[in-house]
Amino acid sequence: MSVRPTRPALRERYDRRQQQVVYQAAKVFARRGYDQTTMQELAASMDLATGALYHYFSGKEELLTAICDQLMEPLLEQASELVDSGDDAEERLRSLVRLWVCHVVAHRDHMLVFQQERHLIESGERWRKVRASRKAFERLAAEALQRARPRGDGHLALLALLGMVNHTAQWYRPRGELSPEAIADGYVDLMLG
Amino acid sequence: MSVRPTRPALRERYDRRQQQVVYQAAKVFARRGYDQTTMQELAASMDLATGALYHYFSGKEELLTAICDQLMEPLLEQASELVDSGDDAEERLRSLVRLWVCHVVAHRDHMLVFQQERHLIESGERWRKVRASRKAFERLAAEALQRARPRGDGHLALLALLGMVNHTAQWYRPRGELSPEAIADGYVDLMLG
DNA sequence: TCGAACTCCGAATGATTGTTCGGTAAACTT
DNA sequence: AAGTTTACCGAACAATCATTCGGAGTTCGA
Repeated sequence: MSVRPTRPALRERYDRRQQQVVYQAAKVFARRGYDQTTMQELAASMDLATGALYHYFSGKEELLTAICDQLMEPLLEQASELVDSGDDAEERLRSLVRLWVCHVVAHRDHMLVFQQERHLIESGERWRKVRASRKAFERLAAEALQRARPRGDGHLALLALLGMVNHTAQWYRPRGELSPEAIADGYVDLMLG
Repeated sequence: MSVRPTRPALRERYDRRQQQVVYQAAKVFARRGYDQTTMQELAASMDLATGALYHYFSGKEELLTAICDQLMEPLLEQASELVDSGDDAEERLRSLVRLWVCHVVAHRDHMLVFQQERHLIESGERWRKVRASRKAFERLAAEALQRARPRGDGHLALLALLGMVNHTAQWYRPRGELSPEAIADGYVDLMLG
């Protein structure tokens, strides 16, 4: 069972290692799939013994929770800050979409796992918080979109925007010609005609 | 091992039952996930014994292949026919997107499974045909989009369109207020400004 | 430097589950 | 109606894999 050190001096190292495990797990889960990846494979990919993983997480599913939290929490936090900025509606939308796309491509593996395991996340008490974060973010996006684009079907437009941005994780490659910002601007241009 | 009847009179029943199994598998896989669904669960959901599934499919993975084939083949076929129609560029794009959205919502479960198991499909000899179908359809969509929208970043626009249409499977509900055609038109309107 | 806390090891285990297979009843053919 | 093929049963098997746990080496605090 995972136990965080009581000694303050050791917590930092523990937390750092824990984050590393999450990132590696996201990487491997994204490529091989969550269920197809065995704990022994995952451990081996970090040069760890199987049991070592349980020093940081109480089980496989908690690893998945950590991946989703690591994905949603910073996004929601940064997005909330943006909303308070004083730009005009279009600029606020553009800023939000840029932040969003940047976040998606910076956490591509997290996103792919998140999407792959959608059916798990959609139901079950365990995922309540993750669902709430996603919902909250979608609300922010809906608001920004509505203000920048008062006419037309706001509902469908939001769903379309969600689709294109989230889909970015599936094709974006760091060596590609388009920067995250350029991609975001392209999306916003589509939304605003 | 699955053995298709040699007697012609029995093939029809066999094929029909096989299709039923595929549809049920898509339904259950979409909700519970491919790996989380056991063959015994799947069989039970059809009031069948476990072994009966192997009368129609040689294994679990072949079931997944069948789901993907059942999804992609008719779509590609119908889309290919559309391309030859004589409408002008915008109408052809609209027809294609309508067909596409209708197909996605009519095969929602298939789509969800297809997306969930993307990591499996992306690699492995077994999935070559499925990947080829998807690629071919995307090429048709790219062409239709390019003709209807000669200016702007065609590449990004295609990716955006792919994203929003495929994402439709994740939120569409039959009882919703928007018809598949209305959704498709909304998407096309976004693409054409 | 000593003891406690920490990090990790890796074999064993217990549960799960895809697949097999011998058998039974029904359907079809002639 | 006898014989053959088809459809399905469901218990058993073999393999996989998440998790446990006793211990060994290391780091920290005093």
